[in-house]
Amino acid sequence: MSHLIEFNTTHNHDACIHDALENAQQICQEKGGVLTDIRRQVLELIWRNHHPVKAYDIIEKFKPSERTQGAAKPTTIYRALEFLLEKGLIHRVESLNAFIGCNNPLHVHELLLLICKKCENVQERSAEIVMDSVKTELINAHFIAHSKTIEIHGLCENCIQDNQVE
Amino acid sequence: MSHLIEFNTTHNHDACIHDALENAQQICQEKGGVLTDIRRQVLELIWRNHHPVKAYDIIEKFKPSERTQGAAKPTTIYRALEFLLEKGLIHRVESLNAFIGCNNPLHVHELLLLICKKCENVQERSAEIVMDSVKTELINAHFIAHSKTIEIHGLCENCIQDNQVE
DNA sequence: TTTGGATATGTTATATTGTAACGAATAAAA
DNA sequence: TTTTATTCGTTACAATATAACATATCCAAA
Repeated sequence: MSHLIEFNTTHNHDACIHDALENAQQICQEKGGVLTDIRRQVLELIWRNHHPVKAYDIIEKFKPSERTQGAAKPTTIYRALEFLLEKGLIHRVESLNAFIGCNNPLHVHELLLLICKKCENVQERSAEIVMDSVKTELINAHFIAHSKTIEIHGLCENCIQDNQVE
Repeated sequence: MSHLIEFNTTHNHDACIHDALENAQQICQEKGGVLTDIRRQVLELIWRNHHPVKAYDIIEKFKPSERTQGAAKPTTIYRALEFLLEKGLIHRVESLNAFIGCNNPLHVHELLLLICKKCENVQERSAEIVMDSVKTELINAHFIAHSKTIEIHGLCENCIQDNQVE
């Protein structure tokens, strides 16, 4: 169960968000970026749950501060997203044009995203077995990878059970 | 080398397109669709090379016929794309919002796309090793997959060599 | 202390990608 | 021939993302 995020009653999401923001601070110091108000707010909005969040949802929900009176404009949010992506604090879900928080930004990792069609939760798994086999395949193909996207859509454990009950 | 598409001088792309369109006819009959003029033209445009093709590039290049005077409109093209995707004749490249021809539409397959950043060619590989390990991972995760996206960006064999020469 | 460079943000406009909704044409089936 | 399903045309718009340029802020070097 080490990799498995529990989305049911056992998951304390307040702690989860809290950890994510703590980590973010630390990582920005390490990697040399500044976690500004805007960037932190965007990160918080993404971490509200484990669903993929669309850029324009963030734009809508973004709370204007003293400085930024009125709603945030796309450029502002996309810039923050770009920063967070660079620092590894969030992932882009290519197949949904959306973003999710990264569970493990301290470790460089290539990951596998399990995206539940029903509850919309996304599980992030480091999946060494898969990555090893990808490496083998890339060697066979004489291909040098710069980035990898592995996204699986389907039903998560909880929603499979729910389906059977219905 | 069975899976490897040769993009250099040995690749006869005319034959490649020809095969793809022949297959398309056959598959439409088998699967019960009709390969109309529009759909075939879209498929041809996608097969002009092994690069991912954007929907709006197709829209621009689309040749108006007697019936369709004037350029094709987005709806027309997206409908054709939807059809071709359903029949497995093309793939959507999620990380590029683009489309490529499927090399092997007769076999149901989950695949791995190797996308070269330099020459833009996309290699499609069935990669059973990878798919097996994904299956294992999904069992561990108690996750039922409906669709899988594996896209790798990097440098293909030819372009690696070119880089070294420069 | 000031100046100069790097970084971050504001602002306006626009580019790109993708759908909804509804009606007409066509073709296959009853 | 009438019905039915599929395909296509048309208009309008929604959703996603970037370009270009102006300001502001901060920190360090002169």
